Amino acid sequence: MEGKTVFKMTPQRAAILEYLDGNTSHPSAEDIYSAIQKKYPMMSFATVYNTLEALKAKGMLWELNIDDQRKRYDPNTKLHHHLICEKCRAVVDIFKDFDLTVPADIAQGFMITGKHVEFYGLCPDCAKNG
Amino acid sequence: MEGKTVFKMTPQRAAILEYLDGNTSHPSAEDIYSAIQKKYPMMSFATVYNTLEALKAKGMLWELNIDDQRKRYDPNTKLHHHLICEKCRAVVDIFKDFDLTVPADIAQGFMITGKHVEFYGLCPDCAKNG
DNA sequence: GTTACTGCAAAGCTTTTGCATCCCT
DNA sequence: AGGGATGCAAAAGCTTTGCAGTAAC
Repeated sequence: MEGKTVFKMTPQRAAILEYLDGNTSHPSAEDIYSAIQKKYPMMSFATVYNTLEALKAKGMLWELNIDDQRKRYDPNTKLHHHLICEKCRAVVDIFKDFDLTVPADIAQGFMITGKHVEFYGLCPDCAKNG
Repeated sequence: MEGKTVFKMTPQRAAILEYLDGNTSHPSAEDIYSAIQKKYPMMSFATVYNTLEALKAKGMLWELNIDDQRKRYDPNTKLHHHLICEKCRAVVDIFKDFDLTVPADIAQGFMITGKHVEFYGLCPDCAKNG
């Protein structure tokens, strides 16, 4: 009656899914749009955002707030963390389950559902060139 | 000769600093602007952003990417982490130094300069009411 | 006296939305 | 057939910028 809706597969969505599958570049909506537009010129931003929203709602996609400028998307929804280059904004996955707990006095009454570790630094290229 | 510029104190900046001092609400630029405008109607957004930028450059302020919608600012620049309510976006500080290291194979050549842990969940109020 | 800061308004970007049409299922 | 999805374009937010005037040092 409510909440659940069907996810209709369309050529546009298939293209987005194909682009995201196994993609570890943590693309922005713009990245996704322009990558797909090369192959499928008939593709609008509204569709990209619509699809990302639908995938997010189904838990098939993470929306990352690791970039100052724009949202980035991660098709890998297995628990993992990130290492971010502060210069070029490259993002590297870290698959390691850090054992972290919130101090009890702070956790009081808070229902904790997730965690995410961000490491910042300079990637090899940026460390070398700047 | 380059880079370093003076930080001129102005009434507007004093008001912003006063508002931020000891503030743990992790306000957005809008929050800061409207709070200060009550006392000092002559205050523009440009000045808020200008001042935040200057403080950030001096390392007196953190810009946080913990909110989907807008940047949040934290006047406490001692290493700490955050617990974020996914519903009302409240942010609680966690002063604990988690001992975290990036797996060696990933850290290769990366110059790591910082880390930040985010815990997600529902704050007591939101857990209760919805 | 310099140099930086201020306010205003316009512009820039990213993201969202309204709507008529289209097409999966 | 019907409920989603699409494309387009406009709008909405947040943040940045240009500029002339002003004030801190």
